[in-house]
Amino acid sequence: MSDCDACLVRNRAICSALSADELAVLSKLGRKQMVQRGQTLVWEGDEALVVANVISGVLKLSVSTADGREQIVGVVFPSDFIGRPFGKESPYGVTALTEAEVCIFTRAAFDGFAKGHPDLQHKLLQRTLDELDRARQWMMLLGRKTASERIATLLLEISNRLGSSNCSAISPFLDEFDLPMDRQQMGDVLGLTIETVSRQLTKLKDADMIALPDRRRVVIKDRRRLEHLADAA
Amino acid sequence: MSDCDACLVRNRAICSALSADELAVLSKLGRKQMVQRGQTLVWEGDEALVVANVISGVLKLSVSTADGREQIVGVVFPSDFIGRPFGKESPYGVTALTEAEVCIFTRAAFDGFAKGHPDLQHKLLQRTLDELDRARQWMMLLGRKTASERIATLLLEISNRLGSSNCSAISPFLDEFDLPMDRQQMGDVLGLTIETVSRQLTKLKDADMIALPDRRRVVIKDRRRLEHLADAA
DNA sequence: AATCCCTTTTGACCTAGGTCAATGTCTGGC
DNA sequence: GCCAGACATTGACCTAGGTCAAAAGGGATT
Repeated sequence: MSDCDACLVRNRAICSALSADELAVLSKLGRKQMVQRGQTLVWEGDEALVVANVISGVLKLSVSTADGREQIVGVVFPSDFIGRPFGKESPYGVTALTEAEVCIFTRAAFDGFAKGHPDLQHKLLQRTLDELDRARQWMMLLGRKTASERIATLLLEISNRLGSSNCSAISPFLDEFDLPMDRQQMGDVLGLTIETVSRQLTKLKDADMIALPDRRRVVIKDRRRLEHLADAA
Repeated sequence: MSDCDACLVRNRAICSALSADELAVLSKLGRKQMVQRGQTLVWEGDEALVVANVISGVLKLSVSTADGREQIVGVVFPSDFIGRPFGKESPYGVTALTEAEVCIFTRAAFDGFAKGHPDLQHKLLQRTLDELDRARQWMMLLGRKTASERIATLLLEISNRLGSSNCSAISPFLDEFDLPMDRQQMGDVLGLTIETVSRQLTKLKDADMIALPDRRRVVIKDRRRLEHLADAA
């Protein structure tokens, strides 16, 4: 791999646990790779042969049933880690929602390296614990929130994740952004149909909480009210 | 703490990463504690001051909204680990579903010990990754499965978890067991109401897939068919 | 064995969100 | 600038599961 020093996520990805020397070793094991929108990096049920860091772009983790229902079980942003180190097949597929750049390793090589680097494993543990907390918050959303609460939560979550993954942003919150997914995919994250997503978005627009200048763009016009709705009060 | 050697979960809990000497040190930091059914060990939103191993019994992890909706985001069985090591407040409460025995540590003491024991952190990482996979499977259930599919999945999951946490069982599957929760709590795990849980259970009974000798007891009479239903085919 | 209390089941009805079917509206290719 | 095809919105209707209310068990206590 070329140049970790210049890496956009050097200080936020798990690599931040490593010294320059260690990083030099790890970088020889992996390579940078572009992933086109819609391209699948890992298939659901396949043996998990690779792990990766996300450098840019957004990817989905998704599960589907025999009869074609799909649920997106995670959305991965720059500096996030992808994959299932230490054995097992991947219980979900990984697919790019936008064009993305990842820093990819074979699982075998990564596992071997991680074995000798407790600091890396520690970072990975913290990241996995955070991811688990996020998954559990989402279980509350899927189990108990109404459609409009779900939409409000998703918009705020994306705003926050994009805001904190994009270092250039000075403000902690991003009040205007492009959705990294289409309406169907929003439905797949939220456990709703595309029609319900669309209807609820127009409701939020009519209530002046958001504006929708075009298909992808969202402007948060009243964050306070949106947060109140999302928190299911 | 008294006697780790005699501990029922010695070989399955994260402690299995430790040598006898290390274990002796760790055991001085913690203590065994009984938890009564309904007793809360950690409150949602409180600073996470303790972590613990479950020795016996079953506990729930739950989140609730301002207006009182509750979602159970995890169910914890013997040998499982409870808590959020390395900082942060607990985003969920921990409450005993049955009388339980836990081996409890202050987070500060545990964190300090873990820092010097990479093998322990490795075990914890694997456990957390497994837990994350389970949480994601549950997101699929909550987002996309029907009521009867959810019930079938829950019964099988409990059967498997109880089966593998109970060493005495020779068979890999447990076809008869006591539910560690009441109907309301089943609803809270599944994102359903108590009435729907009850109705779907009687449907499964009428279809001869299960029997319900009393409130708590479940007999799986046709595992094949139940699995087929659970897999949402 | 009668009483109380709590959990569960059952029934009747309602509604949020799903389904099906048009109708609009971007976007990229020519 | 026009067209094709994909995406998004809107409308009309339907249904799985929620809500509300009543009845039926099941344990404990007397």
